[in-house]
Amino acid sequence: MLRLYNTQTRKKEEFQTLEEGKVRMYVCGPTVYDNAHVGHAMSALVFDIVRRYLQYSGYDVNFVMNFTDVDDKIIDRASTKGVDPFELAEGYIKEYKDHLDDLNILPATVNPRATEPKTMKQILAMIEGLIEKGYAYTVNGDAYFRVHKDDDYGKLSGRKLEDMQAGARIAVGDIKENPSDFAIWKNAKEGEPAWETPWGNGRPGWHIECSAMCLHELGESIDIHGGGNDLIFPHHENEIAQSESFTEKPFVRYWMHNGMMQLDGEAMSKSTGNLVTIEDFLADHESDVMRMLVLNGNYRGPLAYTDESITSAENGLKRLKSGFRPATAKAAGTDTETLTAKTTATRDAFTQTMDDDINTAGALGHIFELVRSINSARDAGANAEQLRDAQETLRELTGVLGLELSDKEGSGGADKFIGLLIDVRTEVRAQKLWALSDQIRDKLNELGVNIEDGKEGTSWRWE
RNA sequence: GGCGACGUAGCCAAGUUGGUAAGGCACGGGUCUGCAAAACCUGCAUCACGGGUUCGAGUCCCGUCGUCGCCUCCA
Repeated sequence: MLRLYNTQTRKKEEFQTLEEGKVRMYVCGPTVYDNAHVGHAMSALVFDIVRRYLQYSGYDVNFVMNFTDVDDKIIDRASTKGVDPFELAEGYIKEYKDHLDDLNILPATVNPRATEPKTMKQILAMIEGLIEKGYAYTVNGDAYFRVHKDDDYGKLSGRKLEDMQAGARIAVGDIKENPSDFAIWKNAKEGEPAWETPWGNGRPGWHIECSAMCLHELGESIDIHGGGNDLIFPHHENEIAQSESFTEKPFVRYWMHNGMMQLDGEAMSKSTGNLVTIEDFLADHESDVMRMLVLNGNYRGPLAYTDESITSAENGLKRLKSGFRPATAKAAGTDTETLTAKTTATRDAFTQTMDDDINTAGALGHIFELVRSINSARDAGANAEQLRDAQETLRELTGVLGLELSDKEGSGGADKFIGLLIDVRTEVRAQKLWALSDQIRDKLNELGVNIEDGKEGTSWRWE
């Protein structure tokens, strides 16, 4: 039985879907005004893992991740660069999707955008409905949500309206009825992207578009809504306020929030420039490394991005891959009762651990134990057939976590030539010309080829 | 100031309803090897601190110190 930590109740709760066997899941995607950084990757990976595990558990998952493709920052950035805001957004969306693909993140069922006609229509319908019910009002072409009208405002973040009043800013000449009220529609200035409405031409506020896309794609009530924990307030709080005031139905059953990735002890942030882009990361590391980093921690807690944690993740991956090495050439077979038992135990433990709020670090621990059992059995002489079930299980479980664990490959037809070098080196070793054979080994190693001299001859692989 | 999360070995980190601490990285010893690498075997913590509840607490309660996030755009 899967249990998930619900931000709203601050407790782990049994997971029950609205509709038998089906999960409606919405994750807040990025505002596309700049290159994405590894913090975005962390969030995307966390929810990809959740999604994969739900599917593994037998659920049919309708996974929606949006793109915010119109907002103040996009407009500012486009104006600074002298380009069209829509083209700017389009470019970053394409880049982001490529990154997700590179990171082996399953594509969303649908990626709605704020500016799509279907979304805009929904947004307008919501704003009109909210105005009609008295939850919103218009001023000078803007529309604001009347926070005081919503009795349970603050239930997600645990804030009280009175407490927030003290810190809320009241801009000079603020036209809002109350400082806490937030914009659901912004009047467009000259030359800015705008859509036509009865109260003025403009663009949607940040919060309303998510509510609208969620409603349009998944319905009035959904099972899981996810995002970074920096979105809890005000973004998700406001989404709840708008959605529930409009539909009068409970908006989300389980709120899931991932922790922030830390660089130099601080959260990465576009505004402070404290970040590493996904592009830079992938230029130096294979995508599994990023995923491993995430899997080794708790999705809700902060994740340190350091040279040491990256190295640790890389070495851990090598170890996982070692489990897939084939049986030795002259494997005579051995008693595999222990391995069989370990395989079954690992499968059970994996599910049980993941069921406890997607405990990936714990699940990884079980997988590593299976790896050791496989390697141990291989060393003891287990043949390919005897290793098969355990290795298939290893492949399956690491696959649920989204790890690819693929062998590295050399370029072109290099393998043949390396094979030739190995043969030559074998001759050299037979003649006990150690200095020369070591030189060949070292030089190949520098080229990324790892050589191992074993009992049954020399083997090699790309690393 | 308000709300929240957290503090387990050198580092990352797990720890369902309390019963004497998974796993990974790094490090030491050993097997194997011409040497090495890999793999395997093996060694390495009493859980921030101080109280309390209990037969018994990392695991519940109170306090202290510390770290981080949010309260303005942010995954």
